[in-house]
Amino acid sequence: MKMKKITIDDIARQVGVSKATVSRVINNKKYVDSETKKKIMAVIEETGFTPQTSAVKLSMGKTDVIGLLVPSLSNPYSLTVIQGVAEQIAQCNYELMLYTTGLSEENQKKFLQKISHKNVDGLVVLLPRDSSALEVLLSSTDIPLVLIDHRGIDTHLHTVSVTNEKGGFDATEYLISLGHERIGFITGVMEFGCSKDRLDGYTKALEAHHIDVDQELIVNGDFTESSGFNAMCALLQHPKPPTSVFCSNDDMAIGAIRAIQHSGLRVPEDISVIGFDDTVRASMAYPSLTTIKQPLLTMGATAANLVRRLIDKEAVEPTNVVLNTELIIRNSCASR
Amino acid sequence: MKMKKITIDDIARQVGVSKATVSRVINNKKYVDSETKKKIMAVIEETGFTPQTSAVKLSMGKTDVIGLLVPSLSNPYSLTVIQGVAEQIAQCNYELMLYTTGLSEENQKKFLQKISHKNVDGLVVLLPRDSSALEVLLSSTDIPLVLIDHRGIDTHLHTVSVTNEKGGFDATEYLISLGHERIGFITGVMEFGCSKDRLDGYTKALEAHHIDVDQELIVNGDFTESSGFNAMCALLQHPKPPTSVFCSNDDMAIGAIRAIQHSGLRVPEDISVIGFDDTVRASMAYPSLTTIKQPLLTMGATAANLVRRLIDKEAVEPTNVVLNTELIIRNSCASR
DNA sequence: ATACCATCTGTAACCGGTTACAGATAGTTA
DNA sequence: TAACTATCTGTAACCGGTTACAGATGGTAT
Repeated sequence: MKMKKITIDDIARQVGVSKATVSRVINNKKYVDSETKKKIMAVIEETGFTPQTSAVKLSMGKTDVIGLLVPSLSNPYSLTVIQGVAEQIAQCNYELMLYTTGLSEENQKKFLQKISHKNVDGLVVLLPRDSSALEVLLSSTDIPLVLIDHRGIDTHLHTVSVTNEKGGFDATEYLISLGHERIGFITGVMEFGCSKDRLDGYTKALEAHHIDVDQELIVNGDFTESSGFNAMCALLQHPKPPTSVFCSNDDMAIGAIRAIQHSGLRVPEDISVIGFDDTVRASMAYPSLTTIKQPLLTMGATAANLVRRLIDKEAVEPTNVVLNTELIIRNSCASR
Repeated sequence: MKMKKITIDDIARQVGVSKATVSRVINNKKYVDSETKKKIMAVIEETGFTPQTSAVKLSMGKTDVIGLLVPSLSNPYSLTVIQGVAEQIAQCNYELMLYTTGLSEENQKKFLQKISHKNVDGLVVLLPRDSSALEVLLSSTDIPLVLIDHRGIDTHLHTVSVTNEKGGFDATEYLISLGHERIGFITGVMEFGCSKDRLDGYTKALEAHHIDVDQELIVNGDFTESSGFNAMCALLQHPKPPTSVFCSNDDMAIGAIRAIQHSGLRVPEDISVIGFDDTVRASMAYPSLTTIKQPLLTMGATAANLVRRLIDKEAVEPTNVVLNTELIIRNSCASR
C-alpha cells in the first residue's frame, strides 16, 4: 500500500522518453507530439504523479505560497480576515502559510529571516503588535508585502485599510442624532493608525456639532474586552458619567456593556454603546451591538489578491486600497 | 535597499572556504575549525543569510511544514482547533500550511495529490465533509496523518477525539437530574462518528433512567445554526413538545434558542437547552449556554504534537488519544 | 535541388543546498 | 621512524525538477 516516491524520471522511463519531454507535458508547452503527450498523460494519471514542489521551486524560484502573518488567532477580527485571505488564495491556486507572532523576539526575528525572501512568494501582514518587527520587514522588502489596516510609517507600502476616521465620525454623529451630548470614547492601542483615526473622527463629529471635547470622557483601552470593561468602570466613576460610549472595537464594547450591566444599569436604556468592526460577536451580544462595520472578509481577500498581483507583476506602484465602513444599527443604542 | 538574493556560495566566497564548510557550520556539524566557524558565522550574521528552504528540502527530503486541513474557517469550532495546532507547531519550529476544503471535487483531488507525499511532512485533518476524500487520503498514506474527532472507518489510523458518548450521556443525565423527562435531541451530520456517539450517549442515559426513547423527539440537524433553528421549529410543532433539548453542538443550540424565543417561549424557563463543544459562542449567547466542553485547543495541540512525533519517528504504532469532555453549567437549563 | 521553417525530442546545465569520499595536516602511539 | 588517528577542508555527486541549445525530421517556398 505504501507508495514509492515517484519522480519525473520514473515517468520518463516508463513512457520511454526523456524527462524534458515529460516536463513539457506537465507545463503544457508547445511542440510535443499529441501521441507522446497522450501516453505521458496516461502514465501520470495512472501513477498519480505530482511534481515535488521544492524541486519546482528551486528551478523556478517560486513557491506558490503566500504567507499570512497575524498577531493572534484568538480574536474574531483576525479570524475573519484570515478567512477572506484563505478564500482568495484558494481561488488563485496559491497555498496559505499561516504564521502567528506573539512569540519571543528571538522567534520573531527567526521568522522574519525565514520569511523575508525565501519561503513564500508574498506576504500579507495583519497588524503586528510592535512596529519594530514591522521595520525589519520593511528594510528587507524584497518580496511583495501588503499590510492590512496599518496606516502611517511608510506611504510607499501597499496597504488595505478602511475609512476609520469616517467610521468614527459616523458612529459619533449617530449618537449625537439620538440626542446624546456627553459621549464617552474608549481608545484602541494608540500606536495603531486606526486608533488615531477613529479618535479623530470622534472629535471632528463633536466639533461639527459644536459639542466641546471633554478629555475626561476619553479613556484608554487596548482592544481587549477586559480593557473595555475597565475603561467603562472608570467612566462610570465620573461624577457626571456619559450617557453613551463609543468604543474603538466590538470586543471593548462588549466589555463596556458588561461593566454597565454589572453596575446595575441597563444598555441601551441608561447608557448607549456603539462599537467598531462588526465581528461575529456584535450580532451575538446581548443586547446586540450597534457598530461600524469593517468589511473584514473583503479586506482579507483584497489584500491577498493584491499580493498575488504583485507577485505576478500585474501591479507595481504603491497601492492603498481604502474600503468603506458602514453603520450597522442594532439594539445597543437608544435616544435620550 | 533591495537585497540581492544571497546563497551559500556567496558566503563561501566571502569567507574564502567551500560551500561544504559553510553548510557544516549552518548545521552544526563536528570537525570545523573554531576560527573558520567564527568567521563564517560572522558573515552569515552580517548578510542575514538564511538557507533557501526548497533547496534544503530537495536534498533532505523534509519540509518542516505541517499541513492542516479544515472544512471551513467560518465555524468557531475549527478556529479553536486551528489555534491549538498553530501554537503547538510554532513551538516545534515547524510551519503551518492551512488548507480549506469546501472547494470543488476537482480542487479537492488536486489538493490531495499535492499534499499526499510532497509538500508537507505531516498532516492534521479536521473532519473532512465527505469521506470519499478521506479514503483517497487513506489509500495514499505515506505521510504521517492524524485525524481529529473522526472515529470509525479505520482503526489503524492515528486519531485525537473526545468522549463523545460520555458527553452525550452526561448532558442528558443532567437534564434528567433537573426533572426533565421529555428531552429532545437534535443530531449532527450522522456520517460523523461523533454524531452517532452523542446520540448513543443520549439514548443510553434515557434507558439508564428508564425513560422511553421517543423517536419523534429526535430530529436531524447538520451542525449549522440554521439547521438547529429548523429542527427546533419542528420539535415545537409536536403536540406535546419536549421540555428540554440536547443539541449535538453549540451552533445548533443557539439556533434552537432563537427558535424557542421566536415562538414566544423563554429559555430556560419554558424550555431548557444544552449544547456540545463549548466554543466561544456558548458563553456569549443569551442566555449563556450550558454545554459539554470539548478541549478544542488541547485537541489541536495534541494532534499537532502527535504528527510531529510521527515525523520524527518517535511514535509509530496507531495511537488513539481520547480526551475528556466536561459539563459546563451556565444559564440555559432550569429544573422543572 | 536548396534553403528555410515548424515540429518534435534529447542532452546537459542549472537552481541551492547536503554529504560521501578523499586528501591534507598534525598529534599520538608503538 | 613508521603507523595510526583525529581534525579539518575541498571536490563532486545528488536531490527532482526546468529550460537553453542543438540535432533530427518532414513540409513548403524558391
